Amino acid sequence: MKFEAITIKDIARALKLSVSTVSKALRGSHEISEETKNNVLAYAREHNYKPNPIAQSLKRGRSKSIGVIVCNIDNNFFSQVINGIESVARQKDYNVIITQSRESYEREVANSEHLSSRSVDGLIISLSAETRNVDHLVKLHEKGLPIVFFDRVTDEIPTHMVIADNYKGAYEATRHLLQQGYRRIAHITSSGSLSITLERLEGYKRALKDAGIEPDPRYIKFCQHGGMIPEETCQALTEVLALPDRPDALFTASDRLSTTTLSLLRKLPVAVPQEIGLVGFTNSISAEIFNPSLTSVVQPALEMGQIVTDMLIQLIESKRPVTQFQKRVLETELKIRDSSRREGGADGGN
Amino acid sequence: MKFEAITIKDIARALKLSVSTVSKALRGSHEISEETKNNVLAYAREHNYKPNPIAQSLKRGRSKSIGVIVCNIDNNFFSQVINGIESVARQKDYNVIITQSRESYEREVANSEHLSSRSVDGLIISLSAETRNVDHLVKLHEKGLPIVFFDRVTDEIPTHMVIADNYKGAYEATRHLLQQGYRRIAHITSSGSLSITLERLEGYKRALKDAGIEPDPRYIKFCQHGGMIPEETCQALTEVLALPDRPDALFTASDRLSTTTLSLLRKLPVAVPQEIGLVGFTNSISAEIFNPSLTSVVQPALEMGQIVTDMLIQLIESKRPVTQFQKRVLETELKIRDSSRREGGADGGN
DNA sequence: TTTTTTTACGAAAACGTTTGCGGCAGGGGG
DNA sequence: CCCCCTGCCGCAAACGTTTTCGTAAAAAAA
Repeated sequence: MKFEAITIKDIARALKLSVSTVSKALRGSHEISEETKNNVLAYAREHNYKPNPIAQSLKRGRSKSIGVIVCNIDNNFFSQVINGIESVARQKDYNVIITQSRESYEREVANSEHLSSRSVDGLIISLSAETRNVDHLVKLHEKGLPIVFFDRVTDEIPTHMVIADNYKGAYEATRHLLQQGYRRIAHITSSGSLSITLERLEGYKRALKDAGIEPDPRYIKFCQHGGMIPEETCQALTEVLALPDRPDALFTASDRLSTTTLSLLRKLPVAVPQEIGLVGFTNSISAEIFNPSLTSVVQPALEMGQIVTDMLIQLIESKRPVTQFQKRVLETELKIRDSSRREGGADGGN
Repeated sequence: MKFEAITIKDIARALKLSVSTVSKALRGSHEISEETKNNVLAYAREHNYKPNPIAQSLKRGRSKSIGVIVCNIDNNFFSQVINGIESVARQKDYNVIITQSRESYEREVANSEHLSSRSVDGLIISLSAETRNVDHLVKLHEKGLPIVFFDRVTDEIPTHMVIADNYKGAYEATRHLLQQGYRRIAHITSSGSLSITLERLEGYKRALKDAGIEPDPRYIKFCQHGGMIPEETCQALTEVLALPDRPDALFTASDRLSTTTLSLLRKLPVAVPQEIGLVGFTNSISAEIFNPSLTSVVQPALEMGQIVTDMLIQLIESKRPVTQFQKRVLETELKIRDSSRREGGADGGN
């Protein structure tokens, strides 16, 4: 099967012009007479001429496409970010190629190399939970491939990045739990090698200290695979619940971790928020119909995608090497719902 | 900023060979001596040569990429399908370009044209709720672009397609509600122009008839925008609840419709499943932590994506025109949870 | 009129590949 | 000794564009 399209050559032949003339006419060059231009344009429109983007890419050395690597697409946070990326990219006529690392370092490396060899003009990436080493990205970056980061970032590559104010978000989440009267607040989080993990951990610790509570390392559980493996989350939860001083609240640091934890708590069963209060990081639009509805730190995911894409395109289209890099920090929002309402009971129904 | 890669020319120059020799050596041609081949391969590996896919595309007339149009990426059903698409595509070395119609006919048309002009080798599409006319796709298909459908399909284009057994899924869902003792079962569904809507509607009606109940058109509400506009769902729900014979159960026909409905019912509030039973179509992995946990028809989304991609690639790579088309129908699974358990009360906690 | 400038277009190279074909060796058969 | 075949390689065209440069003819200036 072949998909045949009309080319500049066809137009040239039909109008008895040269290819170069047609090309120039199509691009509105001043060195072509109005009459010829009109003829060409009319013929092109009539026959629905579309320039072959592959030929253009080859010629220009740019593909007008950008690669995206996220850990998972079926996660509201990332799909919302992608919505943002797509909207800006489309508007500036870039294609978006999406790949998933699934929190695997190996897949992240493979994807980044594959994308660069597919000649994307730039890369938007949020690191995988397994990633401890960004040499694969450094190498591409040094070869001249523009790269920008969002959410899970690294300082090892000098470039633009966008993150949420994870420190503040975590601080507010923890403080909220404290204000509700919870005291033994455990923290279930992602891999310790992730920037977001450290920032959220700091916010959590600071809030505890500000309330006169010394953070207890036994209350802090890392999940190396960021929740991709349910068993891991299950084990972390089991361990923390088995502690002599069983926590009376949990602060979970990522989307999947939060939903998995809630699910596990229900199965045990542990009453939320009575026995244990819960606050998560999540952008799930369904958080309010969870049982109980989930108090959560929500990130401006769409905006994050838009900003990071703007940054990348700026890098791509910049004439001269960019040396000033910005790190945008976006505000989060704490949505207070039932899972952390101690005196609550406002839970509708049954 | 430029991203410079090594080319065949560079290898040729370094090894004092011609480009054609290098090219043939790289592809293992028999007309090149073993020695030369080894030299070239060694040099290529050493300098990390990667063929420029854009040049290859131009030469071969194929881009090794496939376009996908879904209504929404932040919807577990579609993101799971995309997971399936991506896994097969990657394995066969195709790129995937994802676009969203957001249930808009206009965006669907624009996206399909944009993708074809970006010279994808084929198209995977699930129609938007607004789409009543598929001329834009017929046109592309007639020009030779391979197209396959999943989920929301059309008979107007002779090609492969994959769907779930919507009729049976809806039948079982409705029968389940009947078995639970519900009698006045309303149906909130998508646009009537969608294949899935009609099939699910038929299953719903048949189940009612088999139970000796005549379907009541007032109990059937269509949402033209497929739930993209919350107000629309809200109005449908309000109308159906205001009926003199208020329904005692709801069967919602799509992912977003189901979550929105559950959310609205909780706000009113209406007790689920006591006052009103609810069964939805959804692939949300969080359905079991909804309040109440949501009984749902779940589709084999991942498998659907894999199969449809296999079909497309088969079409793309087929030497001779394909004339035999298949329509795969996949089984759904009814996950029974609390939202439809009449004598239930097994709802954890509070 | 001659010279210069302007206008309008064409020729050709280039982007990185692939591929049909032609050619030059050397070896074997006649 | 000649011819042909085979093995190995290079030339050149092609994919569809863009862009530089050259060059006619027409218009303006001399």
